[in-house]
Amino acid sequence: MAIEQQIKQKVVQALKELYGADLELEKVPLEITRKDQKGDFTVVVFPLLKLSRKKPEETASEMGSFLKDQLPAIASFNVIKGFLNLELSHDYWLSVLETISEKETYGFKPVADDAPLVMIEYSSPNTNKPLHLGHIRNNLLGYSLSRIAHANGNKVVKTNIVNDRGIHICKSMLAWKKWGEGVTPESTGKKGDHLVGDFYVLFDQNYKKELASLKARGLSEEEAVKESALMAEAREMLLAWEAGDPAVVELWKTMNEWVYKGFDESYKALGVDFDKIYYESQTYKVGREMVLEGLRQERFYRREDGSVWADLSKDGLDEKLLLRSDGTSVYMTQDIGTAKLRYDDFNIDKMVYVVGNEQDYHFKVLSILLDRLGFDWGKSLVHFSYGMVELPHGKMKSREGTVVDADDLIQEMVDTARDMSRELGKLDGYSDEDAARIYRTIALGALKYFILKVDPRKSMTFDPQESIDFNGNTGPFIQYTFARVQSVFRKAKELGLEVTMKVESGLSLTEKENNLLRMLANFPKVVQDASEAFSPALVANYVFDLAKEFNQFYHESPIAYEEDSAVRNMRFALSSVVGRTIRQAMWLLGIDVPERM
RNA sequence: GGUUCGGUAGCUCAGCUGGAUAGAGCAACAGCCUUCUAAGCUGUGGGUCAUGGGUUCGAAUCCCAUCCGGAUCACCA
Repeated sequence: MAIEQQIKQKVVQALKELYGADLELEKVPLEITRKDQKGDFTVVVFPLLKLSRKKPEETASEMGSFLKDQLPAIASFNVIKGFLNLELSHDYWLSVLETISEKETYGFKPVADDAPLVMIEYSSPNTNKPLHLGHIRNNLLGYSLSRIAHANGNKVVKTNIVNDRGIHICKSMLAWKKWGEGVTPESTGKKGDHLVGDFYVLFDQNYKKELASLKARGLSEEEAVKESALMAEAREMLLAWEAGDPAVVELWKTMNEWVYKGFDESYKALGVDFDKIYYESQTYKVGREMVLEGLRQERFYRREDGSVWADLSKDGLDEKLLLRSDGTSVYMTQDIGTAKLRYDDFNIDKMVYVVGNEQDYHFKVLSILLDRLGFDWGKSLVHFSYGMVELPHGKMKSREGTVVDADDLIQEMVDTARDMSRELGKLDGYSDEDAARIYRTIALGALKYFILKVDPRKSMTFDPQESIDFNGNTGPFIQYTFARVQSVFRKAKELGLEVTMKVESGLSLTEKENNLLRMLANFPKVVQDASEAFSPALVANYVFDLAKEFNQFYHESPIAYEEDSAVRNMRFALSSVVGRTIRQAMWLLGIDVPERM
C-alpha cells in the first residue's frame, strides 16, 4: 500500500484512540512537506483541533508520537506550529528505489483487453491553408493527451477531421483555374499545402480588388459583395461540386491530394500521427440524415421557411440551426454526422475534442444534441478547450501577414539549434547525419516543450525571436539532463564497471538524494493527475523540476566511479531511474530525448 | 449588453481539492570549466498575487462587487 494511505489510516486511528474522534480517511489533511522544511509528509493539524480539543502544538506532538510508534517507515517528526512534519527513514526510501528501479513501466498502467476506448480528435485543418502556430499547439496538445490517456490504461484512437469541402476550397480552385492552370507542386517546387494556400490568398486579393472597383462605381459594401462576379463563380463551383460535376470533383481531388501530401510532411516533422482520418465531404450528408431522423422523432422542429432547428431552451441555451432553409448542412450538422460515423466504426466510451476555446459554445450544444440523438458518450464528451497563441504584437492575422507558418517556424528552430550546437562545439566529431538528427531533436524539443508547459486553457504569448530558448526551463535543458544521465553509464561501461541496480539498505541519503527519490515516487500520481486534469503541462512542469533537482544532485555529489561501493550502486540506480522517468515523461509529451547532445 | 475564460516579479510562466516566509526560468549583476557534458551550478537584486469587501484559526486559491483583457452570442466553418 502507498505510504500516504498508510499514514492517513494511522492518523484516523490516532484520532480515535487519542481523542475518541472519528474522521473519514479522505479528509485527512496530508501534504507533501514544503521544500524548505525538514520532512517528507506533513499533517496539517489545524482542522483536527476541533476533534482533539487541544492546542495545535500539543495535538501535533501527540499524533507524531503515535504515528512514529505505529509506522516503522517514520524515522522522526518535528512540529512547527500546527504542522506535523514526518520524516521517513532512509531504509524506506531505499526500498522505494529498489522497487521502482525494477519496474520498467513504473507510472504507466497496462492497457487491459476490456479497457475503455478513448477517441481523441485533434488537428482538424482546412485544406485551403498551411498549418500555422495555432495548429501546432492543437496538434501537440492532442498528441500528448493521447499518450497520457494510453499511459493511464485506456485504449486510444487518435483521429482527425479534415475540413475538405465548402466555399473556401472553391476559392482556391477557382484562383488556380483562372491564374495558375497547369501549375503544380512539382513544377514550382513548393509544398502542396503552401501552393494551394497561395491561390487562396490570390483569390482574396483579386476579390478585394473587384470589390474596390465596384465601390468606386458607387456601390455600397453590401451591394458590391452581392455583385461580385468572382464570388458568384465560387458559389457556382460549390454547387457544381455538390452536384458531382466530374471536372470540378477531379480538380478538387487533385488539389486536395497536394494539400494532404504537404500536411503529411508537417505532421511528420512535428512527430504526430493519426489512427483514423475523417473527411467532412464524407460526413456532412450523414449528418443531414441524422438531423432528418431526429426531426421524424420530433426531437427537432421545422420552421415555415423549411429550416430545421433544435430547441435548447430547457438546457438554458437558445435555439440552434441544424439545416438551412435550402436543406444544406451547417457546421453543427457535419459534427453530428462525423460522430455517427465514428460511433459506427468504434466502440467509443469517451470522446475528446481538441478544439480552440472560441468554440466553447459549439461543443456545449453538440454535447446536448448528441445526447438527445442517443450517443452514450454525448453527455460526457470532453471539449478540450485551449487558448489562442498570441504574438508579442497581438493576435495572428492572415490579412496583416502576421501568421507564423508551422513549417517556417520548425525550420527556423532547427537552424537556430544547429548554429547553437556549432557555437558550443557540442557536435564536433559527429557525422553530419548524426549531428543533424541531434539538433533536430533539440529544436523540436524546444518548440514542443515551450508550448506544452503552459496551462492549455490560457492564451499564451509566443515570440519566435526571443521566446524560444535552450537554457533554463526548456526542452533542451531536460534533454541535456537525460543525455548526462546516459553519459554516466557510458563512462561506467568505458571503465569496465559492472552496473548493478541492487540497492542495499542501511545507507544514509543526502538531502538531494532524498528529494529525488520523493519526486520519483510521485511520478505515477503525476501521470494520473495529468490524465484527470487533461494537462500535459502538469507532466512538463514535473519533469523540469526533476531535471533541475538531478542537475543539482549531479553537481553536488559526484559519483566515485573507482570504488565499487554500495553508495555508488545506489547512485547508479537513482540516476538510472531518473533517466528512465525523464524519458517516460517526455514520451508523454511527445518529445524525443537524445542519447547525447 | 448576455454568457464565458483569464489578470501572480521588467518579460514568459508554476502555484493541486484553502495551509508555513508566494516560486521557477529569462533578462541584470557577481562567482565557478585539471573533477561523470558549463545547453550546467552557486549567489544578489526584483511582488500591494488587478481593486474593494466577505467567509475563518488561515485566502493568490472559495464567494460577491468593481476595473481591465480575450472568446462567444451567424441560414460562416
